[in-house]
Amino acid sequence: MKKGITLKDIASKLNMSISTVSKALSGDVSISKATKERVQKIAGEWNYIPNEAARHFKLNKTFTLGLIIPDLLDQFFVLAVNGVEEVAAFEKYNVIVSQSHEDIEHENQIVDIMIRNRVDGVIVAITKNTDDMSSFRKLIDIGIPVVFFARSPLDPSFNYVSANNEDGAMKAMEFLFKKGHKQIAHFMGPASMSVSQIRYEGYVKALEKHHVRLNASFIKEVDFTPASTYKAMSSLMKLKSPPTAIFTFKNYISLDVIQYLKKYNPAEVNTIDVVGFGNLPLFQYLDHKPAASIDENSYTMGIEAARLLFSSMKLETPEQTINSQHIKVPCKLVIHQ
Amino acid sequence: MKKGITLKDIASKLNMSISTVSKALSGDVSISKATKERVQKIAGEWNYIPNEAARHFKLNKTFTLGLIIPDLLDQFFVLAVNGVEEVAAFEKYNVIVSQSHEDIEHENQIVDIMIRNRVDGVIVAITKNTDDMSSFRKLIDIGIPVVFFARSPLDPSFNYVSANNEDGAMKAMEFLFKKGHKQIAHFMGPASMSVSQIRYEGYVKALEKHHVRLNASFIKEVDFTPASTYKAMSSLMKLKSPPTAIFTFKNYISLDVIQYLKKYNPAEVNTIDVVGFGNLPLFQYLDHKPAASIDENSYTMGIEAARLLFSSMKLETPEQTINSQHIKVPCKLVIHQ
DNA sequence: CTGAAAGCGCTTACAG
DNA sequence: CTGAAAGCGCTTACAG
Repeated sequence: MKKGITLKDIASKLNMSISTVSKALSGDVSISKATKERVQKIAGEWNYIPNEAARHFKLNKTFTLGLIIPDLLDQFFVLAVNGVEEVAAFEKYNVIVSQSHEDIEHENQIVDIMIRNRVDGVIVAITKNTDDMSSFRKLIDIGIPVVFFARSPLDPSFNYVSANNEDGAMKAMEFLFKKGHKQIAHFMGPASMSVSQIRYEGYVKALEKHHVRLNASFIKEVDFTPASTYKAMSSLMKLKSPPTAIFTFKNYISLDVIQYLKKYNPAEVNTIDVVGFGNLPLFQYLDHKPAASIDENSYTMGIEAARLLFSSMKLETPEQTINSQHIKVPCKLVIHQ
Repeated sequence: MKKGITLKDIASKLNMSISTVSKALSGDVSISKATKERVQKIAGEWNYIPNEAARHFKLNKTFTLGLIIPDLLDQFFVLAVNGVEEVAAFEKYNVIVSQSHEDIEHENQIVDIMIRNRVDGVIVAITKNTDDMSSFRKLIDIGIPVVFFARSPLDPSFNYVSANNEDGAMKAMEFLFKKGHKQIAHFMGPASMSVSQIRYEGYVKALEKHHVRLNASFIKEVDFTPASTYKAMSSLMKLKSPPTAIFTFKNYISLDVIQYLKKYNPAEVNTIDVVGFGNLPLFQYLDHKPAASIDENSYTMGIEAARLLFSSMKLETPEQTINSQHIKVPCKLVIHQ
């Protein structure tokens, strides 16, 4: 980096003090119109670019949000990133996005880097294995507000924005019941994630509502890898009376279910209905789609998460943050074909 | 932000100077082992976290790269982001990723923000419409090195990393010729992009090599929207003798071509072979895939771009950067099914 | 091996 | 309406 033009350079050129130049450029009311114009003219001609690094240091504020997500290859998270960036841009904030790649250690490292860089706030979708919340607790202790989204932590003392998962699960089930299904399996996400539990509860509630007995062999926990889904499918299809429909934790699992059927039970691929969370753009290209998706509105979740973060950043005293906020974004049933 | 522990706090606790504490923590050889241990002990107990914002300011270096890409929803770019992050992490650098959303004005804004924040270097895949390079020229003038990737600028005085596009195009064509096609159409990208031209040249060269006359009505310029691809398809299929294969600028176009055929020419969907750039992960779920993909190794491109950037950042004098470097990453043909 | 001092570029409370 | 001064937390050349 070459040395750029500084306030001092402009000040000495115009025989003014640095303070006056600073105030003139920031539009301070105390500065005369004439002075402001002289300063702005030179600043423009000399192509003055303020050194934000110096401001950050002086103001003890970086105007930067940290955003931690598991994986950018999952478009669900990219939509949320877009929501966060939208709000941040409006507030003249920068966003640094980091991927944890579902790795706890890496997640901790990222938090550490964000503290060192003194971000003003953090938004995070935790990894599927995160159970120790101490690194996030540390952020809050230091005075950096944190908002969780999509994957809410078990501890309710944190702020979070999530989909209305129970309602979404019930919508999915309602859709399947309406299509006449009674034998509905559920592929739940890792039990370590609270979202998995909540979606499972929605499944159970829907069964109860329709007076269908819960069948334990219809419930499978998967870890998002095709292998685990294939294994679950294989044990399901071996049952005397296999399910006629499957409600999945998310539609990437649905895709693997459909792949499995295409390979091993091609006769069933058009009879077994699959519904899961996540309305992915790529569905438009598929011949065999999930029957429906529960759209979580991840863009909206990003927006809400950022708003919640800004509102807690604007609170003066940390005491006010004691009342944690939980925002639920409604889900929408999207029927395909 | 609460005030954190500073070097001064540690220094006064231990009755040392701030300089000694600073040097102890950075492992300076001049500091005695005993002192280092005492300092590290307190730093650990008090949970000292260095203020990077202060270092950035002091050192006039932010240890941060700016990465500008058109769109994170395109997984091609996400893979490149991962490559850049890999190298950056190794060099202990942060990366701030910003999306231009293919919008020139937004791209200029991002460059401006990156200058203000004094990033140490910038990697960019320009929008499909970028023709005015002055904002990037400005970066370089200020002393911030820039590396372009994927979409290389026309002006050869810039550093860039691109796929070996001509070779990739020829590989695609070679594959189609081997399958017996002679009537091969080309859907080229926006003429404003140099990559479009180069891939087109590969197409022409391959035709020449196989002594096939270029048929002007087989060449269509599209803008990546389904509408423009549909329009091109419709005029193609009206020809007396339509093509038996299509080489596309990229495989998102191929997907739209296949969608078009499924809708309007279902008989041809299995006879017309489509090949394009970009090996997308989602292909595994498709029943009707492109016949093959040209894999651009975008992850590798990200790696190479970051390496090139670091090497120019390490050059002392800007004069040394006058010799711009162009790196070509080989493409690979991937046959589907 | 340790420390005093300067300084990075900015903002702001205060004095005039 | 303008300016002098302090200070944000760190690093580093220099002196001892």
